[in-house]
Amino acid sequence: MTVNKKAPTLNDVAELAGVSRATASRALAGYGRISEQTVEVVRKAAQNLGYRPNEVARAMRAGKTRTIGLVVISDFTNAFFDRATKSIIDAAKQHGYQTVVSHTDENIANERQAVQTLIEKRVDGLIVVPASDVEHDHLRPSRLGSTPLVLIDRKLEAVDFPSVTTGDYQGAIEAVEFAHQKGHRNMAFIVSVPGVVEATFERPHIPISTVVDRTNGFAEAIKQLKIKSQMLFCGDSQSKAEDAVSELLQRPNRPSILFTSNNDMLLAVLKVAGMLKIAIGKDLSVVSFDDSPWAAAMAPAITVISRPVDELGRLAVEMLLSQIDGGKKPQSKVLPTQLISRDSVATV
Amino acid sequence: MTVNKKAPTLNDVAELAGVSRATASRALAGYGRISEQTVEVVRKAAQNLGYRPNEVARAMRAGKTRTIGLVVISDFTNAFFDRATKSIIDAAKQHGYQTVVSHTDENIANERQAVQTLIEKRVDGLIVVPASDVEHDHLRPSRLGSTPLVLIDRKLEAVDFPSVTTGDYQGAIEAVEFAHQKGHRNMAFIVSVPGVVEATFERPHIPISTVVDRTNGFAEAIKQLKIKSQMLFCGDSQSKAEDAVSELLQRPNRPSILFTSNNDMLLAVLKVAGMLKIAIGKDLSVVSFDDSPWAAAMAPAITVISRPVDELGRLAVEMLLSQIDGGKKPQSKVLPTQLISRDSVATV
DNA sequence: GAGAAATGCGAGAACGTTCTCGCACTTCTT
DNA sequence: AAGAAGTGCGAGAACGTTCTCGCATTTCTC
Repeated sequence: MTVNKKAPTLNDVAELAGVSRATASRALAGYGRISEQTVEVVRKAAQNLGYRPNEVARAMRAGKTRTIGLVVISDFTNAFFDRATKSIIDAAKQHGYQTVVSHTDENIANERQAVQTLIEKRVDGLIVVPASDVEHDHLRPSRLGSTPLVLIDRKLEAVDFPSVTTGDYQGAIEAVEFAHQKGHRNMAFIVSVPGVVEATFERPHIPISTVVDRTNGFAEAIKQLKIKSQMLFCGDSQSKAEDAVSELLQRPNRPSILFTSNNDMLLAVLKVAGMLKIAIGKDLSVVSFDDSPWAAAMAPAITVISRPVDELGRLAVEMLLSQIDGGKKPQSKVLPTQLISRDSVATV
Repeated sequence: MTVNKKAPTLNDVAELAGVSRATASRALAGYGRISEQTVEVVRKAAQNLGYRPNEVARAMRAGKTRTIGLVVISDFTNAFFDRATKSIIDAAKQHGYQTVVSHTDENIANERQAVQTLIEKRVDGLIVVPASDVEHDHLRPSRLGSTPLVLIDRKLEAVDFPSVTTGDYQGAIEAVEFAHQKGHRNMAFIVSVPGVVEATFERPHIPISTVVDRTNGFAEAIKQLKIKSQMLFCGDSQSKAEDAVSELLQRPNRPSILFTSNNDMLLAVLKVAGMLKIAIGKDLSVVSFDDSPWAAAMAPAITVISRPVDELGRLAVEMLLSQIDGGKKPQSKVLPTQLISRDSVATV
């Protein structure tokens, strides 16, 4: 058995079936006027040749690639975006769309290039997790042409795109109130902020709306409850974050509970607590944004502010497809977070 | 500012620049004989129109899409494949290729359909994590045409594709020997096998070469050392796995150490141990296949058999591209595992 | 039984590139 | 000064589809 170097085309099928290209196309795609017999003959011919339609040619002719582009960050520790990626790919497939994925690593230059490449590839739409709310010239309509775009996880005030986000402001408030009810009166929020180099208690510019919401919610709840609190802003270096947390935990009047803005920071806290022999759920309480299977299975299991990641991905795809098909711009959507109480918060 | 409904084409650029399409193409792509002046004029015209080359048309003409397809499983708990996915996407991008991702969820019908769709999309090559070593008719050369394919993580004996895998047989042996040196004489291996429904000590058919290697390595090492051991085969249900592990751990003569074949099983063990108040690293030792950030950060940190996932992905891309460009079939490669000793193995 | 309507199909254009020719014009060679 | 060599560019084909016409031929209608 020899492997054909050239894939058979519709012309080959038509020739073998003894009909024209147009007829072969009609027979296989099942449109227009055509007799049952011819359909059968053509189908057989296609079968014999092992014909597979060429989607590239089809896309060119139709002006639609049935492909969407996803521009996202992928963080080894934080499963949130991998999970979102999966739900987007699967939801898109459900609707007959394939997904091309590009990673930015929170880097605006990568994001710019990814968007550019995907537009050249003529994807029918884009789903983007924007790396920064200050640089987004590559997301101007003139750059995108008519390619619709949906933002997820983070919104951008300056540009008018539909987005799917989560209610992190409210989520942070609920978490603080929950801790307050448990008797905690000295809290700290360990916040991960891309771009920050040295960990600091001074609030830096935060380029991500999600993190802004979380810190604002935290601050607001603290203000209402009139209790002691701190915010520690950590950067991209995990080890520096650990050092800063370690220093914080060794202070005389250390917080009784730590909130962490993502799973990276949670792991930093767990690691440091382990080294300092501080027992989580007893000597120190922890609540983290974003759930994960290991947070649930650990002993003690970690209390989390869970976000509906599957629904977020699914909704983003639906909003994008509605723009692709209908052309109308859908409403942005905010999904509620959910506090899942487990064993990492002690009653004091 | 109005948004152009139609993206400008090379023809529009040529017209504005007052040259022919051919000349415009030469100017922008930078090939053939062309004057500096013309290049400048054309470039300006393209700039003014906001021209973006149409990759679909280019792909059609060239017969190359500069796109590869990835058919993979994505498991929420087990970060291994998400990590591999990231390294593949990034390595492909490095070489100027985009990646279309499709998830199979270990389901052979999904795999079949994904391969089919990707071939119709005319990807230049495929990287596949095969769901089963018994069903792979969709991977016959006649189905694939001339599309090269590289297998990762799992090899398939019956078909002749280059693969990148890890030395899990040896990895399992090393882990058992390590445990033996630590004094363990009663071991069990908790193995996850897709398709199994009820957890069982009877060895089922295992459709995944990786898992076969691990169990064979475990069995071989046990045989050499002449010690007591069991293998517990769990299926897709996490809760049934937990029940079975729970039952095993409550037996009178329970194992002093548990090996787990992936992170799902590790979490099952951790959860059950937590419920039974069995202290990991003291009352019970654990070693798992595949490293993860949380396994390293937990207290106690988990000893793992780590596999070089980034290198695996990178190599797979390189092997695929060498086939796409050169046409020659590369040698399969087996990457070594590495035992990372942490705190979850007690000395007895 | 003759015009009208319906049916089945082929010819050819179109999508936006790239690339091969070949033509006209310039510059070199002796 | 006349042929050779070189330069810049345009015409047109090709990639593999889909889709619009229009032309025969058949079937319907009264």
